[in-house]
Amino acid sequence: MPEPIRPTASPRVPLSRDRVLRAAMAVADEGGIAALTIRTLASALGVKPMSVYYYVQNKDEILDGIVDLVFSQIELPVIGRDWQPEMRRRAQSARLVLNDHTWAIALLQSRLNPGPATLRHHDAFIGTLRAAGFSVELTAHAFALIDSYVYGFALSDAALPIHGPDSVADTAASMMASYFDAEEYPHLLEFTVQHVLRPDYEFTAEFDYGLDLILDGLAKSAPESNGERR
Amino acid sequence: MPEPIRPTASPRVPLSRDRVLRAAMAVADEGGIAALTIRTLASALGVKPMSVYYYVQNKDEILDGIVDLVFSQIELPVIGRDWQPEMRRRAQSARLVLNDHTWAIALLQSRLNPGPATLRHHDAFIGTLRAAGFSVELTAHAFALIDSYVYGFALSDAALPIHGPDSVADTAASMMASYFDAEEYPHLLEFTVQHVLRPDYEFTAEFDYGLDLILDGLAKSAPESNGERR
DNA sequence: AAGCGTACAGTACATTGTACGAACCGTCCA
DNA sequence: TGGACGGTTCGTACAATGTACTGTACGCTT
Repeated sequence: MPEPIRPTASPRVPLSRDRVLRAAMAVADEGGIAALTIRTLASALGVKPMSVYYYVQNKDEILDGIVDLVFSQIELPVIGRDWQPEMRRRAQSARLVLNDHTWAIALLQSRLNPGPATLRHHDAFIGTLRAAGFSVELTAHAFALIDSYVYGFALSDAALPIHGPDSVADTAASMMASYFDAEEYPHLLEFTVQHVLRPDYEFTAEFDYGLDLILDGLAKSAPESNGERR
Repeated sequence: MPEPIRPTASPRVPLSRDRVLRAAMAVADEGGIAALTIRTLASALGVKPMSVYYYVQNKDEILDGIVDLVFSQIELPVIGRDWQPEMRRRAQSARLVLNDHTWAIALLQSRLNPGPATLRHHDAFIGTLRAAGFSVELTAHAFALIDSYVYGFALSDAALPIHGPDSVADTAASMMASYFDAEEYPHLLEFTVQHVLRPDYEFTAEFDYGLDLILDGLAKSAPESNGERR
């Protein structure tokens, strides 16, 4: 008889919706969102494809689920504390998390069903500003502005062809070779040579500049920061 | 014999790479990026699936192509003019264009091969700031900041479940019904009721607030705006 | 022991991208 | 006139994917 092999004494932890989602996230982290198929997911879990459908209605639910998992990793701002450092901390955390799971950025757009972690996140964000005395209107402004910047930065960052250890210079040089031959893009060329090709260039360092500018700008419209309202 | 039907005397304009890309864009506009398959595209062009492969290598090349088509629709800033109005105009144009082709936002991330329109766009952007006396470093800051905001805003906007004529109130109400039962998200609830549910609420109106804040912030570090440097 | 619900697996099918080669069709030389 | 040729389009086929439908093993209650 074919004995049911127990590989290295694993206690055969049973499947669960949570395990399915975590495995899905791991697969996407490893090979990108395109690598996340029901079959790869099932094999990562050590089961057959159709078994995951016992815990999930369809693949869309998996995508919704892992987006919410990503949100759950973002540090929440603490309601009641000074809004500016809290906003900065959560923005930086969000950037780091989205950097670790770049596939999530594109999903943000298509997934319209926020999960509990996403709602908690938004609630803390809004709550922090309201507790700091922001009006509803100003809170709306800040929400749209900060979130757009954070998501957009993560999007731009992920879209840069300079990730992994392949030298930036290589990439840029090949770009130049293919596109800049006719010097049709003089300013882009100058910019690339004088800035992007610098050995210490790091796009992510740009993040803080914009974040500070935005928070400073909001501070001018914000109430006094020492907790007193009106 | 089966006569070859010529539908309404069309002069049988021949296929071309350009027609393929334009048709692909039209299909994506109509049914979303998921509706863009080789078969739907071919049928929109009135040919058989494999015929489009004479003009493109593979589907990825189509995706790269339509992203570049989108960029070609964005109004370019004019190098030499006052940077601030030019930046504002191109940012607003970009927002409108991305709003008309929301599928392009997610593609921005995955498409790493910029086309000529994209490069022209970046060149004009950088050139406008450099001509206004911006240093390379400040140009880099402005580029990252403005582009992140524009893309991020388009992303956030597209992610809102309030598009089409379905009333905002309906959507928000159903959200509340499903999520806010236990009043687990009090601030989000208050925000939704007091702001999002307002009949005249328009998320897109938030765009100008953030854009102005960003441009104002940059202006403080920019050289004098009357074209004189140093 | 009988029955049953939970958790997984097997099989099958429609849809997708695309490789490969054949078929069409106008143009040019004989 | 005819035949060769090269550029364009099509037919067929296959592997990968999501998932519907059905089957089955195993623990628990009665």
